[in-house]
Amino acid sequence: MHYVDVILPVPLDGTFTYTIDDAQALRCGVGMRVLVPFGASKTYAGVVTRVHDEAPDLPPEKVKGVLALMDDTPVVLPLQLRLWRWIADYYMCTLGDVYGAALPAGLKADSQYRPKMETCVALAKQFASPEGQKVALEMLRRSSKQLEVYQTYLQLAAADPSALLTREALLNVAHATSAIFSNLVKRGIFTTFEHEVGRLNHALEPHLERAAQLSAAQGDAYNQIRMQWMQHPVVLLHGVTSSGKTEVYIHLILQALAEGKQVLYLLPEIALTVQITQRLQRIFGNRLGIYHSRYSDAERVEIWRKQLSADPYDIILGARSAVFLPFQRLGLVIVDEEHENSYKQQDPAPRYHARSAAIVLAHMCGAKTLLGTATPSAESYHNALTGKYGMVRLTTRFRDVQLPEIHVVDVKDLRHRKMMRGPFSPTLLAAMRDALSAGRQVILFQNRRGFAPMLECRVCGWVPKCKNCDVSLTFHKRLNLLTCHYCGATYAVPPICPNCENPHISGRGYGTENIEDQIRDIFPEARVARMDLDTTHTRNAYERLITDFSMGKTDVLIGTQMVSKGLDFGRVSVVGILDADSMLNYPDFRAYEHAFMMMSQVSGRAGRRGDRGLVILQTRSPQLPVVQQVVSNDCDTFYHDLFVERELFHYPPFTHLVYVFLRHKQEAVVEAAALEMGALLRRSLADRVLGPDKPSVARVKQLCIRKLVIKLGQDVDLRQVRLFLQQTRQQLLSLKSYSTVQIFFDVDPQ
DNA sequence: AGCACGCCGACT
DNA sequence: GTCGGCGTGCTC
Repeated sequence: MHYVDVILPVPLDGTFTYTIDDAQALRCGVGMRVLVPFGASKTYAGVVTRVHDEAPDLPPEKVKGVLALMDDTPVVLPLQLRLWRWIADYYMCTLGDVYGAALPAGLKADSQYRPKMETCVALAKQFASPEGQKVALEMLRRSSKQLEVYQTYLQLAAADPSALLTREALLNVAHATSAIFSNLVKRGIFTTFEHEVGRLNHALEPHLERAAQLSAAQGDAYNQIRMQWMQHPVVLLHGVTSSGKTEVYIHLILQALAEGKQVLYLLPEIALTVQITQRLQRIFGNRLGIYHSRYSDAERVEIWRKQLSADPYDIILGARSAVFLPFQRLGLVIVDEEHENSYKQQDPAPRYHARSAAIVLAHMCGAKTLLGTATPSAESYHNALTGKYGMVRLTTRFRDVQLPEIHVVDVKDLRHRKMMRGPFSPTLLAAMRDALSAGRQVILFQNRRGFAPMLECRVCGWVPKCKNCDVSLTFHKRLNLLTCHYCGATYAVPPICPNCENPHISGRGYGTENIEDQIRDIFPEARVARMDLDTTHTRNAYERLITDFSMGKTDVLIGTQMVSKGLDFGRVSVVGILDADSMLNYPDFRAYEHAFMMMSQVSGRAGRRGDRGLVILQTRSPQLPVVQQVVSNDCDTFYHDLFVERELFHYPPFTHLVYVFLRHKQEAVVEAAALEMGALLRRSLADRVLGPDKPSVARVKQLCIRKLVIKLGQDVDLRQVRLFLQQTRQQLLSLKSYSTVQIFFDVDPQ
């Protein structure tokens, strides 16, 4: 008897074994998909990890059979399966979770992939001859619209007899509707047939544009990177904002291509704009494939299949999930904006970090990795300082644009002296006025969307809260709704306080909506746009906001952290950071790191050739060293201070963190389970276990949450700890009272 | 995670 | 007498 072990897209440990008949076993191989029954009524596409003759340790009647073989060549390559296993093991999730994230939905479904079809037009045989055409003309004598379509068809067919003519194209040229066309089909003059077309863009020729020459500084960086790669498989490129890192990447890509290698170029989802994709497309043409969530699933399936084919893209530009694409001869991995925490997948498992996964992938392929950023993550910077990674610095801005001047404004003092105009200091308003009258642009950064982060009854202090989550609701003025930013629930705005029946409910704090309104008031002539999650919901809205701003159709761009993400704008002379404290006071050990990065990144948007940009940084704590380090762009001191503190308090990069989350509907159950989990963990890990604690948002989507923190230093074997954690989880779940508690791990949390 | 089985409350 | 609530257990 033959068997296959398969991975199924379910959050269950291990693989499942099915029987397979002799003929199928002969054709079946690792990485192919098989259709299998699962449970009472489900069928899934399972990925084969092994074909063998060993009966599983189960009563034989429990072993079901494979329903069908879905592929005749592997869809997942052996190397990728190795990466899947690494992720499942390191991030403590199931292989099924990884499978779920790795394959585009079109390859996971039990339905077969459907190619994209076009309806094409042909003349019916009997009307193809000259006599037939006369008959057709006679038939259409009284139907002018149909005659027009018919004659257009003849013209187009005569112009290019070998080309297929689609119905859509014909109707477009003839300015006709499909009703007219269907009459022609009904009368037997035209016939239609379906033609398969690819979804990929083949239109661009390669090498449409030559790569720009590198500047002296860029050329040095390029050479240094290649030198460092001889000793270190991973090199960190620490280049100030606007130093032209992309240009260096382009030359490294060209080099890799010349060596016949493939390249993976990762960017955070949000930074994958038309700006960068078009720039690379102009140089690499149809050798470049783009892979991210704004592409339809069918497109992603086609890219996946193309990468398996004999003619794959040489370069993949993609977001996080592009690390899962099949590569046949990967030689270079670039992780741009490597500090971005969106590389770490947060909620559904697998909670993996794409930077780490990319490094592991590169290692498996014998490829080199380049991490690029203006503000390195603590982890990468530490790895570079300790010699684990190579490091190359690029300290001059491209075309000698100066770094901006950063002016710190003490909001506390100004508020005291009643000089603040809402969230704006006089300094900021004056700088904006100057910039706008000089025809320059302004970016305002406020890391809260909506109008007001919370509403409050001015009489009794009542605050509207979400009924599913333990958070106050954000007021959205445009929608006139209160929304929960955790579960998405919306509520009507109460006309009176439900607690004291007073009508005096007002907003506290400023969101981007509110900032937008006030700026429109203060600068009525300025063209203002807002960029946050609410204004970028559709596929095009985000691109349009960026294009309008970069083309100068907008004067003031107000936004959340989105405005800091690697965008190049030429005419920005003022950047306002409205409320640095919201970042500095964030309840997380990474608050300063994030604040430093975010402020440095957004500041980097200011300035252009021959014109030094100005950043107005508003804060209540101007004396904080972090603020001073942002001002002087003093990375080294910032990281030095950060590392002293992190080492002292046993935080990354000096220890590994694992968070253990427990979730349950009932507070009492999750509380007891968390205490029990803590006790079990401490048996082996002792004081490396902290908590359990209530996280700052202790209930989300009706589930109460508890969190344990585990700090693992150099003295422990991480493999063993992971095993122990999994066992402890199983142990707790096997207790009847805790069997419905959700327990999961977040390894290297962001 | 789904999904079925199974054992107790409010309806025709 | 049934419909349906979600607790419990299983999935090759």
